[in-house]
Amino acid sequence: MNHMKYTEPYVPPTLTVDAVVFQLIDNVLSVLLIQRPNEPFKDNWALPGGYNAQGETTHDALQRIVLEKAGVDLDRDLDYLEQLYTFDTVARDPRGHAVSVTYMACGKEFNYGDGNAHAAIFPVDNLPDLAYDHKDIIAYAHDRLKAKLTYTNAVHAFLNTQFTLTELQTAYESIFGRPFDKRNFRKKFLGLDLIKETESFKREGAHRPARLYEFKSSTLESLSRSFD
Amino acid sequence: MNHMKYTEPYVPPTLTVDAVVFQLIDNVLSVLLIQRPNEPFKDNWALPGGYNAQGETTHDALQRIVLEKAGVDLDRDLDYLEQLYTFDTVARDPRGHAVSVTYMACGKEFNYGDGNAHAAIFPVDNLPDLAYDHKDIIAYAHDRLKAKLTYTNAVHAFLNTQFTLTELQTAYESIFGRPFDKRNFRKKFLGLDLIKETESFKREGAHRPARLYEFKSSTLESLSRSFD
DNA sequence: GCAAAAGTGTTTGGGATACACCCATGC
DNA sequence: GCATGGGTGTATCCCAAACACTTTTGC
Repeated sequence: MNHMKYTEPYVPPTLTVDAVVFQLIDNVLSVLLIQRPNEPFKDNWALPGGYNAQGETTHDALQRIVLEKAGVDLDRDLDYLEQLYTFDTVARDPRGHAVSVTYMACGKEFNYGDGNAHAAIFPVDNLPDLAYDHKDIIAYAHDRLKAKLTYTNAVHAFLNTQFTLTELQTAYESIFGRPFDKRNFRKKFLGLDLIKETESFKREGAHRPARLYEFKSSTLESLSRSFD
Repeated sequence: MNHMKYTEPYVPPTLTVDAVVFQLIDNVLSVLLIQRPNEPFKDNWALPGGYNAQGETTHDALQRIVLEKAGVDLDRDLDYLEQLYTFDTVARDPRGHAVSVTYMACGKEFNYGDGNAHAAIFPVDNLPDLAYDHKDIIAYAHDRLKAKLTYTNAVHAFLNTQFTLTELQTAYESIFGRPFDKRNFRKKFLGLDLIKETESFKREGAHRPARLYEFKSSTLESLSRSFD
């Protein structure tokens, strides 16, 4: 246990925010990273993140920093944002004690890396070496994402407005890293009353066209029955 | 959105920690509060909490502060500690921007309010007016606690080493605020393989003695099947 | 016609729910 | 013997899991 000295003036730790931004790329769950331009961990890959100033909420700081460092506009381009956990071990930043409030965000195709930002997207299962404890943070986010998909309609964030049932199933399979039975998956998901048929079909390739579906609601909802 | 001025020196927000400490008192879910000795919110009831200094983890700060302000030793007297959420709205503290990392802890009978601490325990359903956004924090903690009881063996924290099935069921009922069917509850809980019979009985009052049970493991575990 | 993905039903087992009576004790 | 809480079993329903063939299209 640590003893605070009341006789000294109060000095707070540095406060930072970090974002785990997920996207499906060719059905592979992937994470947005930046290459650090400065020490510490210069040239290493890291989550987009930075300092949270006084008077700024963590959400505002995140929005500002992710736009600046990775060229991604969280509010405009991403569909789902959730606070994850606050990492606070004293040694996690070699420059001194920094407490990081972490967030998870999910999106479909979005632009990134405008201008001079060194941003890239890596598959979750094939990450480069990462700065700080960012590998742990991504693992934590991935677990939380799986949990969210089992009891909410959060997949919505990964799909186009209209999508086929195969695309939906593939999204689940990519995120969970395991296959689902096609008939059972469809029966269960349709039974949840979250999506509705459209009159459109997706035609591509030499095979039967696939019916397109839409979510009935685009806001986050909890499911009556959970998924696994 | 907030624009950070890079030309000015970086000033972090104040960092605080707050604890929601739960206990069952006569089968009523209750929470530990202190009466604030100073402004702001002087004499109001509030969660035990305080400043987190540089070089101190939030866990260490919480341990120190809860002992000091409420006379409760988290590490020694409480069974379960979990980080909840980080509250960061700029206006939550009238003195200036303070970001609070909140925790939930659970225990059985513990001592509190040693010395000059103005601590007391209030039923969750009958709280006094609370300082800051502490009412929201308690509501958040209560929701999380219910979720935890459905998929982990966290009830453990509220019970004596040996307990009757009725005590176990009553704990669930108190926390969820609704009754459970006695036969189904027993069937389900025994089927989870978390607890074992002892050879002891609890005898009290003019009725059949109740068999005492123990948890097989005292560490937190996830359940194979969930509870509701 | 053939390759490729879309689409579709049934059976089986297990857990969830609903429900009512006997048991052991103290007084 | 009676009041009090402890303890027990069965029937029904619904969901989960396993499993294979037909349909529609482009070429």
